[in-house]
Amino acid sequence: MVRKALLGQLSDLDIRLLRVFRAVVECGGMAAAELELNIGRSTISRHVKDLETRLGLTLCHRGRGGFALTAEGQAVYDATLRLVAALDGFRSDVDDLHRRLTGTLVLALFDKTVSNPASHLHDALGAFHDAAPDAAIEMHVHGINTIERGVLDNQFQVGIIPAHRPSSALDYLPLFGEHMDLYVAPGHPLFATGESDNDDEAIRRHAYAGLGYHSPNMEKSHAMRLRRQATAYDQEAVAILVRSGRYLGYLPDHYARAFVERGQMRRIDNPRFQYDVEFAAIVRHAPKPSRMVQTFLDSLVKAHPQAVMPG
Amino acid sequence: MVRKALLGQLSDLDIRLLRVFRAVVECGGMAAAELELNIGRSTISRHVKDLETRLGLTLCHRGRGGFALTAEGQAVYDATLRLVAALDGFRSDVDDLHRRLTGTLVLALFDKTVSNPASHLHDALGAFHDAAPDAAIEMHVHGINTIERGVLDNQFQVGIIPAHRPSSALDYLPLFGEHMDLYVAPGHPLFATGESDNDDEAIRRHAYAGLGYHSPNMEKSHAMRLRRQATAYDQEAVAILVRSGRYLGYLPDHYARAFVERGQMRRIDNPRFQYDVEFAAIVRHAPKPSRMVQTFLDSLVKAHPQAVMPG
DNA sequence: TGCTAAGTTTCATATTTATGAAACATTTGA
DNA sequence: TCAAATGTTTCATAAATATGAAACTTAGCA
Repeated sequence: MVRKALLGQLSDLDIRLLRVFRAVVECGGMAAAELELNIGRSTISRHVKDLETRLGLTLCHRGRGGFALTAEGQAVYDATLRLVAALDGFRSDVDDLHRRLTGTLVLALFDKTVSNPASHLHDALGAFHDAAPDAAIEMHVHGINTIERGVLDNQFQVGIIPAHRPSSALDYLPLFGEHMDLYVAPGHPLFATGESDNDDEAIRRHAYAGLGYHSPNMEKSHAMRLRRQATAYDQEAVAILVRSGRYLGYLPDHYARAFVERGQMRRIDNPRFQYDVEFAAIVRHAPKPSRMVQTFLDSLVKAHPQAVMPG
Repeated sequence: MVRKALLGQLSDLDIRLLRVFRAVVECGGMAAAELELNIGRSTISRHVKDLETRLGLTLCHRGRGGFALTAEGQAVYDATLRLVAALDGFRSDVDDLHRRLTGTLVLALFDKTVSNPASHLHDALGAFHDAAPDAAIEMHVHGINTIERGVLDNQFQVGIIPAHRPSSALDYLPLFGEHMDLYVAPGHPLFATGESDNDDEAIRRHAYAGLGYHSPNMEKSHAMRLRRQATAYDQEAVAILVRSGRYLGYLPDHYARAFVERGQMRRIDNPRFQYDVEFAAIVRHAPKPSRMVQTFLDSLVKAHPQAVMPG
């Protein structure tokens, strides 16, 4: 039976075709997929056609009239996502093997910490290098959720994030603090004068730009009932939104200082609207960190003597 | 970085190498894997070598001295099993799509039912064909566990098995009965005379050949405290064991009749040791069967009017 | 010590796959 | 109605992959 013979060939060679198909679906057509895949439309067309032949299914209707998945195409697309996830899982497993073998420290940290005077991360890395000169270091910058997920998934061995809602699957190591204040920029009604800084209701009246994921930023803005009208997923984006003169927003003092010195931002001097963040290193609770990772954690602690060890 | 470039290529082409590697591991070396893979040892050697190069890992030690996985090799082997399972899952999904699309009835049944006069399965299939002439039929014969698992996994749409321990994930449709008796063959001490058939202890004194998986056979033999000294996984194997003249064993009367008529077996005439089995069609509880499958189930019911519908 | 078994490496060949160019088909929108 | 956009098919070429044969290496066993 021809179908079975063709299906028998599936999986060793057709994954590339499946990846092409997935790109076509996600781009909504072959023309757009050309940019994504960086191969010609005729090649893409042939790959999708070949995949249809191999699977014995019509996956989509496409042409000048537009692109639409068939019901079978949708099912194959869904199955492809699961398969690609498994492939990524395999790759991740092998990556992890390598890290364990080659002694690579994989670190993910939150953005905009380099300018924080309380952060001695650079000292910790220096000490770690002295302790383990042969170890390689891989450093990533991501948002809080990505870092947490990545630590849990073994993509990162250590994460450094502003501590917020804790998870029992993670261990936290407090490191340094960060002071957060509300800022405004020229063009904002509150910029010109400081008289209303102490007027809580006046502050609440204005549009606020805040982070769109769970974080100390979100917690505080909810607590202070600030009216979020712009959502950002990066502090750089918050800074840009503040700079627009239409929003107030929280920024770390050390980060905002450069803007203040240039007259590009002004701090809202109201102690009720300020908050402090504690940055912590996170590792998976189980399995316990390797010796190399523990060496780095020790370096972190030594570099931040003021931090309070948790109970 | 070379490693990343190579790893980037992983998964579209290397799966065949991973399959080869898996076969080598499971065969305990390349020589034995030749038979399994049906390719030459030099090709196998090169594939494993290529895989090691691509992954940047030494997977095994092999040669005249023997075969042994490294720790990394074991991890890659484990990861490969997960990957292959995902590939099989994909294929299974596509297969299921096909069945839904082409109107294929996929049926799995227990062996040795064709000779049972109470079974009107052939009539049901005829009626089904009349009702759905374009539907294709795929028929499998397996043991009870395989059928149950296959129905749950969507490999089979309908299973027909002797009902035993029920599962809430399955719906049961009683169809027909089967009478089971103990049999012995020439050469067995109980074959020559029937006087001791009614002597329960005499029967228990003899070695018994029974099925090695949960089934009415296992339930009854446990209840009657028969001493199982040979384990089979198919009734044909039980028949062979009985024919050896060393064991008594349960067989369906309709199946054993041919042997009895040839003087090759004798029934143990003891009502306490007899039992009846009820065959039932099983389908997954959810999702509900398709119209085509329901059509077949209706045909089954019409073909077995004596069966009792469950409460 | 020498033979055998298991595995490695190189060479040559065949097959498969990928790709862009060019020409064509269909549908939509101006 | 015609041009443009999207996709299809064929051709020619290049690259990648798979394979067995042959020669070689290493280790174990008689």
